[in-house]
Amino acid sequence: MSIRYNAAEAEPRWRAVWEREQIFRAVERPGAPKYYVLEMFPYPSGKIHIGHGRNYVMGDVVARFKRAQGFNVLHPMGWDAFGMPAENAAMEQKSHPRQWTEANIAAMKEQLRLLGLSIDWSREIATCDPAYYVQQQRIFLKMLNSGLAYRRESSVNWDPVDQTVLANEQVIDGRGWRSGALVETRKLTQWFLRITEFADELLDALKTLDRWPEKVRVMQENWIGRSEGLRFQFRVTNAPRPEAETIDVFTTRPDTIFGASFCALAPDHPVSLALAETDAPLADFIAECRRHGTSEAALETLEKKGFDTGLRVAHPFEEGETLPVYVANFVLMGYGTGAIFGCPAHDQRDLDFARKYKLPVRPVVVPVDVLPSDFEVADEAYTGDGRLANSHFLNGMSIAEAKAAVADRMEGAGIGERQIQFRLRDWGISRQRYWGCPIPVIHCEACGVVPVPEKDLPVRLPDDVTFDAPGNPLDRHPTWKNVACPDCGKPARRETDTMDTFVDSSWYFARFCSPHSDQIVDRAAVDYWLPVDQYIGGVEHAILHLLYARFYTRAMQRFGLVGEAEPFAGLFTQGMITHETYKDAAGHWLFPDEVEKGEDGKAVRKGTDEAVQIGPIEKMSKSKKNVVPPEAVASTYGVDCARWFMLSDTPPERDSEWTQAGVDGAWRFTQRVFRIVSENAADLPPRGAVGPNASSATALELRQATHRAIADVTADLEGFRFNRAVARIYELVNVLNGFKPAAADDKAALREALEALTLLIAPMTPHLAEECWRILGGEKLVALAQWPAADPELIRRDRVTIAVQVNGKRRGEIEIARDADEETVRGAALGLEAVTRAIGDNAIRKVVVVPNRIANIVVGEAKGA
RNA sequence: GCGGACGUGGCGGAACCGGUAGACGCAACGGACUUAAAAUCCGUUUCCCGUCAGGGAGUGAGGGUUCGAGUCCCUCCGUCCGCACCA
Repeated sequence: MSIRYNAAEAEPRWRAVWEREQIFRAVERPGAPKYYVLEMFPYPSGKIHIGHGRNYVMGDVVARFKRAQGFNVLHPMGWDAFGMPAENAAMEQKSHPRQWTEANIAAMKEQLRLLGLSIDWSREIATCDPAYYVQQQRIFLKMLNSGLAYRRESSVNWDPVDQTVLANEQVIDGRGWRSGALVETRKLTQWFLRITEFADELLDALKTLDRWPEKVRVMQENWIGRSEGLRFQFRVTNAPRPEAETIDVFTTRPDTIFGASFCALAPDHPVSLALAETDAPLADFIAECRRHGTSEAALETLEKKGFDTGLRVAHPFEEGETLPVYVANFVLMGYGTGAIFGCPAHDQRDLDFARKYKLPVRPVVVPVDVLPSDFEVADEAYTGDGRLANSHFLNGMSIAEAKAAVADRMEGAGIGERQIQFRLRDWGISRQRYWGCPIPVIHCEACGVVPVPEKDLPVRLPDDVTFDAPGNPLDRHPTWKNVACPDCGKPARRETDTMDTFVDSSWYFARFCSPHSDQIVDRAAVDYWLPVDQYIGGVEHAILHLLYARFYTRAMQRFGLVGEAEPFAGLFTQGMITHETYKDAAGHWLFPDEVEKGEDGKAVRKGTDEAVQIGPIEKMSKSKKNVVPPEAVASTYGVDCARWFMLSDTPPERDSEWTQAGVDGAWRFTQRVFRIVSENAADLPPRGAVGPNASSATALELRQATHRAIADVTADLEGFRFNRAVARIYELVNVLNGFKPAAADDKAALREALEALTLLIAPMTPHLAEECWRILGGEKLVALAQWPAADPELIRRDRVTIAVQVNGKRRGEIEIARDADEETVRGAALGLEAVTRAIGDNAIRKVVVVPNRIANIVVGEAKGA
């Protein structure tokens, strides 16, 4: 009869023990090496599915591994609890955002506990808790005082029917997602945080983040987008009104000035707007541009369109030459000056535009090996290197020389200056929504913007709000909105915008260090724990969240709140879990557990013969119902099985598909480990009684396998290669499976191997490991046990197998002493029959020997030929 | 459109620094055990030709560098992520 591991019984039992012993509670121990592991905290959207779990399981493996290595580990969890879904639920289900959110948090917390995560729950925080957001309001006020927070006008997507601002994702084909109304661009006065003040620093410090993925650093670098260029002024020759007498442009290619054939203004450029006042067709064109929303992707994929304003500007160097001025839909007001000059020959966008409006295309940069007279630009702009041509005083110069020459002249003439421009814009944080952190200011007609005094903090969200009317409930809340001015006492009104939820997540990692402090943070605690040693989350946050957090940490450093400028020393971006999708005949999505698959791979609705269509494999999401709840796996297979499966096979940074076959495989593994341990346990020498010895060949082999596994798994966990660690453990288990102890030495070696196996799986399948540890007679808990060390003597291999190639093609292999000299390898290689056959009559030209790796015999044509 | 990544057997993937491609898992097939099934154990499994021996091809496509390329370079194709009010 086989021995079964009853996960459903064992797992809750061990979780109760961990909880009772409070072994995951983090306490600052000055002098002890610390390790702060953090997964990006979840938005409490409802129930979690197994797809959310991967992130936390990876973090938990790191936390448990580092704890075993002797680090004082901080592994906290909290809730990114403000955001739009709570308000959408309020509108659709008549639930209050707070109740909806709190219920979700309670449900999700239970689910996370089920996963067996080694989290210090005493540090739990929720961003919608006034105890959290009061500190966030304090930080905001510090920013306001220091000039890092300010107000200005900016454009938003406006839904005229719902009377609300729309997120870019809520604008679908230019229409509001709920109302279907055509979206307008509207100007609102909004709060901004001056992230651009740190642009250079945020860029430079990327170099120091050597434990971040290269791709994330590159993305941030491009996002910040530092470029050196020239800002200069065009004089308008036929200005109809005073505000249109000059046009300022910014360019990174001043060298191409003689190839300029037009100027283009952003639709909301002040000159465009001024001209539109007396030009109805232009006003219509601008209105049309505004219907395309504010997203960069939408603007850039649009067909390039322009409107000729009739204005002409003088070319700065060509006497008498003028260029037309267009308003163009692809020019962004938010970048540079909101106006450009177009050089079609050397910029693809400008070229498309010029072809459409039949503007001249004059090449001014010519590749060095081409004659200027032969060089033409057809459908593709030339952006490569070359020499200047058709450019008067620039002719013959390199691009760099020409850029400098133009800049010098413009600066000399007082019409331009060199400028460093960033793509990065200041961060607009105003949201016209209820469920967010209130911005703690009061607007007074007499005193202006007045910060809410410290004694009145926090500005709490009122609970008595309704969502039955369009717009922001705070804006129509009479008693909350209307207050006395703290300065002059006259009637004033509260700021009704709330903060972007990205603000909430920009400093929570610091709050976790002292989650119950009545200060923003406790300086001693942040000094001990920060930076986060390992941060784990999805790549989708590679730019915004991580950049905002880096900015906030710098701001907090400026205020003396923290000592570090960089919040995350190590970053890992994990992939999503995917699953097949299913639809019934009517086209409705089905949950995987509503579907049954037959032998032929065809699917039917469970318990019926109704055909189910199997759709593509996609990211697990509630909307497509391709989700698996953790409870379902836990109750039948155990969460360790789910954890093991999530770590197996697929590299952690890649998307991984959840399949029943994979779960079955993981389940077999957990059973197998348990069986090997329990079948052998009784027959082993007592723990610690006999030191492992290697006098028998079988014992030595097992010990070598054990120690290689220890070394490899340690390196793989260290390097975030969980799938490889899993493979190495399978290898050890395969060895153990066939191992029949004979001599006493074998049994001691077997004990060593089983204990090592238990310790190695402990970070990944912690409940199973506790059970095995108990069976093996281990003291205390495996969660508190020390990580095993590999003995270098047992890892070394004395003989190596090296491949022998003839002209790069493998013809055989030789087994030879490690580090054998070249002559020996050469002799052995040439002695192989297959090798001599492959050489045949050819002359040996050279033999390449790479020690312990390969021998390659290079042969030429036949001897004497 | 711009920016970033990825592409290896039937499937997920491994391959450290340019050095035996396919570790490990899944699936499939064959066998053992069993009254039978499940579970378990043993074996085979990149493809093509071949009974074997052996030979040939092969890491999205095409080219290049090298004694040697999955790995480096160029061009192309495909898939995925981000683009500032989703989190």
